[in-house]
Amino acid sequence: MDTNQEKILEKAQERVIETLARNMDLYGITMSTGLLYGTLLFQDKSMTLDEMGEALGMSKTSMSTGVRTLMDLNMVEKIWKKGTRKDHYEVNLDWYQNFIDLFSVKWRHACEHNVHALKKSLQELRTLQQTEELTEEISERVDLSIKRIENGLEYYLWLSRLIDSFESHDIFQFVPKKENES
Amino acid sequence: MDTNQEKILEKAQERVIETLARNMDLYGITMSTGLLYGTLLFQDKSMTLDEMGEALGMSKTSMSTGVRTLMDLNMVEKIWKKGTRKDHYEVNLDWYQNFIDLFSVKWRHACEHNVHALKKSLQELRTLQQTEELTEEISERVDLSIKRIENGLEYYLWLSRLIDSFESHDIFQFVPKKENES
DNA sequence: AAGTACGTAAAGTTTTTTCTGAACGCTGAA
DNA sequence: TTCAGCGTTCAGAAAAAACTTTACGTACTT
Repeated sequence: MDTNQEKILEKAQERVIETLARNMDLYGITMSTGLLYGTLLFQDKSMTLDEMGEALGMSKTSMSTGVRTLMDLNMVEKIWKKGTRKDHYEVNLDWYQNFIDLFSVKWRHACEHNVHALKKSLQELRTLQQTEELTEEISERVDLSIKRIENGLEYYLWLSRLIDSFESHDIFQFVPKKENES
Repeated sequence: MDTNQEKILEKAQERVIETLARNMDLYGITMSTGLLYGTLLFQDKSMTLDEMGEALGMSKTSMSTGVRTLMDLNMVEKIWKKGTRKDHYEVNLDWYQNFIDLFSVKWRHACEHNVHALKKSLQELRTLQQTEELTEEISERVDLSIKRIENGLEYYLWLSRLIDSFESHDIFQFVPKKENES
């Protein structure tokens, strides 16, 4: 039964697609966009926006925004096809790199913002602590705040180094891509 | 000016609180819950739900759910105070551990789900491939799907090992907590 | 046992996000 | 130049999430 075989195949694909999509909120990706990614994943050809809309039963507009989200994370690439005016897209199959790009894009960004705010406030508080005569009560609160901020700063500097090790791929020295590899 | 000093202090705190909160969507944490975390961070005493609601100008119910979210991620702990019937909460100050717990709770969970789905579909497809007579067209699609799934599986097993290295704290051998530490 | 204080569940409201359909601008073809 | 096909912007509709109010169950107090 040809149809039966196809059903098995598609069911197997759909399970994967749906599961992956459901867990992609960790990447800040919405479920529908996750489904789009999954759909592209099992395509041996690149897809156009119309084909995606067809496959998911959604509007072309949604496909456009979804595909852009995925491109921002380097999970999908635009492909040049001569002879057609439509844009073609296909998945970037290097999941390791996807993971790394995610961290680069999102976590690095947050990390920098946080470090900046922490440093700025830390400096203000240190100045306050040194230049002004503080009541004991205020002084204690300032001290505590400084301690908390220094504590957080230390962590974010660590996180930054961790992200460095992802970006440089040094992490693979520590956690190799394949388990039993020399 | 006592009031002026307090203003400087509070502004410094608020900058940190707001920045941290804003970037906590990476942890799957809503901004208000992030603000709650930040508020607790600069408290040298534990807080009750009522105090939190007071501090943030929000309902006690919201504080209840917010604090639960933070507890699920081990970012906040419930403290026993004798003499009062109210629950008291305070932040867990070990940010490294917070980060690790986040990965344990969320990423590990997603990882396991995905591995499970990938393995199940992989097995189905391998069975299909071996036991049935397939048309060439179907056979190719099955082969491609298997390749994609194996590829993803390899990545998730790596991710799983990465998370292991967080949970076991081995990661700190590779990326030390403090930069210039022997 | 009755009353009070507390945390949380449930239902409803408001706000935010996601999705769609229409309209626009651009590019290549006739 | 005009027209058709494409991706995207924009405004509005639908769906989801966050927040609040009300109500409930439990545990301590009297």
